[in-house]
Amino acid sequence: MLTERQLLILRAIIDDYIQTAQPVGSRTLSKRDDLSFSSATIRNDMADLEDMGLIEKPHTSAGRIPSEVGYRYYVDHLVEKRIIDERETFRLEERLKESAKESELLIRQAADLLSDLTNYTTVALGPNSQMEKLARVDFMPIDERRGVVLIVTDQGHVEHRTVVFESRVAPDIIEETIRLLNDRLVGTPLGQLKIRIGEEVAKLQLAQRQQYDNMMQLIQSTVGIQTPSSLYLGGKKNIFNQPEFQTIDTLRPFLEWIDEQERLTHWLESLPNREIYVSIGSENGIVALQNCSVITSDYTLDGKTFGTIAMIGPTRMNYRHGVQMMGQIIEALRRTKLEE
Amino acid sequence: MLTERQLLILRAIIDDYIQTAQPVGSRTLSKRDDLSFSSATIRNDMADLEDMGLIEKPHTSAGRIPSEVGYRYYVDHLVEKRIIDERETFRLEERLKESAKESELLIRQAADLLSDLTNYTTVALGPNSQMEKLARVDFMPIDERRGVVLIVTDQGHVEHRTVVFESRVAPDIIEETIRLLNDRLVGTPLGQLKIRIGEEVAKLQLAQRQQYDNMMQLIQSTVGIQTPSSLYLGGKKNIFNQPEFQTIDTLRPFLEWIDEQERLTHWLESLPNREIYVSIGSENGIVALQNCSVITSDYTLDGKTFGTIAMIGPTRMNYRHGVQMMGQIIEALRRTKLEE
DNA sequence: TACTAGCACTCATAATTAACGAGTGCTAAT
DNA sequence: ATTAGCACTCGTTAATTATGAGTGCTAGTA
Repeated sequence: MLTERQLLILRAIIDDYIQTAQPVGSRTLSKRDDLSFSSATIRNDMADLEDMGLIEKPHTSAGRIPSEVGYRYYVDHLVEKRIIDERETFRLEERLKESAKESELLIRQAADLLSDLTNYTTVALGPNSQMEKLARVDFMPIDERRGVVLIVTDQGHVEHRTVVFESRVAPDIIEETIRLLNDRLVGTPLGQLKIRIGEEVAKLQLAQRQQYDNMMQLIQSTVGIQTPSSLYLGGKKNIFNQPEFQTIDTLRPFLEWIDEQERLTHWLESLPNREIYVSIGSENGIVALQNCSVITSDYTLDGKTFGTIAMIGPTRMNYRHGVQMMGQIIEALRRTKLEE
Repeated sequence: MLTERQLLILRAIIDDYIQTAQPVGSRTLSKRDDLSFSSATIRNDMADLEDMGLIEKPHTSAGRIPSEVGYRYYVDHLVEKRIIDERETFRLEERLKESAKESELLIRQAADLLSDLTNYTTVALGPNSQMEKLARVDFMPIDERRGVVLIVTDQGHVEHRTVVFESRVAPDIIEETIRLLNDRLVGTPLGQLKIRIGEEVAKLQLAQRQQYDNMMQLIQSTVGIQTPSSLYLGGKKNIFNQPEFQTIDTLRPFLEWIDEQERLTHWLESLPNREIYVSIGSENGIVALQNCSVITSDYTLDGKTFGTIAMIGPTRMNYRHGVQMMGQIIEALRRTKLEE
């Protein structure tokens, strides 16, 4: 159990260290207005805090820095989540509205806003389109041997793909195939189209059909349509300003990791569904991020669950500000409606 | 005028420096098999080369390093362009074929191959779709108030966009508008759609029409379709292995510059149209790339002019290998046909 | 004349040492 | 329970010294 004063000291150490990135000494602390004790008294308490594992010293004659356990305590006990500053939220809403025409834009804007607000790097992931259901398939001929397949999802997303046939295709064959696809696949989540069509085709014994090759080509093209995951990175260059990332050895793993879109997407998707979650230092289990903390949150848009947004900074990040800004932005997003 | 031996020495210095990134001394050179002169003799020639501005010394007691003028001489006189190794080119063709289904993929693959081959960073730009001409506009309804506009270009590119109308739209109004767009805009380069439609709409005096708002909405959506420039970056992390980019001060400008897609695209587009062009050090005029050299080339695909590809490395780059690999890849691309 | 051996000189780099000072832990006094 | 005082630690910085790779120049040789 921490005494009142120890709590004050812990808090002061972390606040100070967050700002300066330098170990904090007892004398520095005793000069603060909110700590009217002598440096010796503070030293005693610091020794206790160190015994409890909340702070540590880089070496004998340096001040103390918070340990991961210390940050954890700080975040759990001393950071208030969900304090909404109405004026600020309103301002964010206004900025978001400018981009409310397309969800892509909105995601970018949210990520950019959050990184501007905090000076950390942000990653935002849009809705997982693999879960959206097929609402409609259509086809539009370009010339005798080419055309465009279109798919529309229940969320109103559209994707297309050009198909090139081996030979000339009769319009009625195309029409029939499209009808078939609509009959059999509407309502199927995009992620399962390929599996689903296997079953259906097997049932139908299409092999006997005229123009089997062309039909199959059309079908394969349709189920092979890629829905790009809408991932957006904001404020990547902020990392260059962090004192703990001033050497190649620390910078390189971070940059290489963040540039790997695929992995980043999987990571975001694998995060537990929560409102605002803080992962401190090595807690995240990613080697490249062992000196980083991450604040993540799922967000909703116009009430509907939409995606995930994350903020990545050094372990010595400003948790209070970060958590608050994250709260603001997801609240602003919640209140924003897509224009459609 | 350079003597035979001075040429040999210049070449040896550059070859050596390219490999080691260390200033080259006279004794080191005299130990080479192809330079059977005493170090003193070499020193004399080095002094001459320095007077001519081809090499320089970082400080009195170091060896020599090539100057930008020296590299220029080397590239212009000692690097053979267009030496095609048929077997290697064939191998590249094979690898490219795997991705010949879509031009996007092909561009990625070409950039990746080139960066794997050279260990430098590559940037590839696809065709400038602003120059492609509109071949066709079409519309597909989703529900009463929404639908998808499609445009097809003369190169077979397809783009789409969702349109949301203010109110219910009669199918014949849509049909008419689409017909109008096709009549008036087919053949117009995508980059000029907006200007063009202004003129046409003015002529037509649509204002009197029923459902004017919805028609305009459809028209605006169509001409507002963005054609994403297909830019692809390969081997970005190669830069981390270059000894001249081991400090934040050199690394940061490079990474910040390369991450700015927009600027990168403009830069590539602004390059002079040539087959293989080498820009050495500060020649490129870009501050962030003042210590980089760039090998650029336009490339053709299946005979048609297609885009630009660039290779970026430190000024101390392996020009011979770089130029040769660039030659191979554009030759391989020239021989590749898109599957359509 | 063209080349080479030899030598004094230069200067970045690495290693060593010394001075500094921020910070600590402990003890004794209040 | 708190604080003043003091000896001690140890990372950082500056100053000093060696080291050696490389140079330019001169004088000698083929």
